[in-house]
Amino acid sequence: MGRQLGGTKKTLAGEIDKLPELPEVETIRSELEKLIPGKVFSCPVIHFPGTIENPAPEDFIVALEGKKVEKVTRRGKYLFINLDQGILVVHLRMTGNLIYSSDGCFTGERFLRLSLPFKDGSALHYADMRRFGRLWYVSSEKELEEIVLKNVGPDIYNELDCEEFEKLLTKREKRGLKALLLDQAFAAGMGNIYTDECLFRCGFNPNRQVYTLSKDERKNLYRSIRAVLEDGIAYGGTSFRDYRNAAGALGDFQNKLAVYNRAGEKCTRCGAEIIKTVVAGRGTYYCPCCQPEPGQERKK
DNA sequence: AGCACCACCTGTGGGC
DNA sequence: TGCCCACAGGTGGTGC
Repeated sequence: MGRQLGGTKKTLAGEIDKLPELPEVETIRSELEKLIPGKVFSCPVIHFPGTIENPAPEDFIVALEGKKVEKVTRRGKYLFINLDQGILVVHLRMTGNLIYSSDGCFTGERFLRLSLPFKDGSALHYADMRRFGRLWYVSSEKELEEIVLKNVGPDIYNELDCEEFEKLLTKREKRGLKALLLDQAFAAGMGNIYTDECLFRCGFNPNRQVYTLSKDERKNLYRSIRAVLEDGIAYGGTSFRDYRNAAGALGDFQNKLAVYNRAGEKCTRCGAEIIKTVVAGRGTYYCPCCQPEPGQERKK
């Protein structure tokens, strides 16, 4: 086969399923925002109790029933369905999938973990092959911070300007760039794929440490993060498909990837061979020429 | 403080 | 052909 598409595979009912990083979660958020505000939850059906992180599954059911959706928001990869009382939180982790169904039906039974029907007959279904994803119900903003977002920093796309970003960097001068960008406590939203793409765009080796970056390079890092996320949002999943009308245009950011999953292929900028290593415990792709090892920057 | 490593899961790809 | 195992990545926990 050709190169494995970045985190893309066919799953339920032949739909394309992308790994949910910030742009995918943002896409889901903006589509859900058009679909569910004003709807009232009826009784949830839990197919796999481990999916419910808080409160206990039986209390989750009681808490959600009768609550009305007001808006859909996000921080990093956490999706918030704000209710007239409390907040429903969703984290898709690796293989989670939220599926809206206007008639409430869902036929891909295999990985269905939770069904959230609305009183009007439509429903939101949560499917998750690997069961890593989690949902929470919290009764207040205070609980949200204490129970869910205790170790989650500001949203790297919506809640940080360049100045604030640089200020956060000064508190992490000793950290490696890739490990830092993946650290959701530093700033929330970057995943493995977008981190590699971002570091390629600014030409920084994943192992380079913050303190080696000049003022200009820090601004460049910020700009590259924004650019790669903007591109991801622009290309990633242009449609949150109604399960009964799975006809939306499909996002195509995989084909824009410059380094991720391209080990052995030629760098699009210089033609050198893309390398794969492990950094911060993750498969890491970079161009050894465009992103020279720390200390070798001048040998370009 | 910062990082390595593991666990949680399950489908897939490559090696033999 | 078919079995086996390493691997994939987000988060949280442990331990150095």
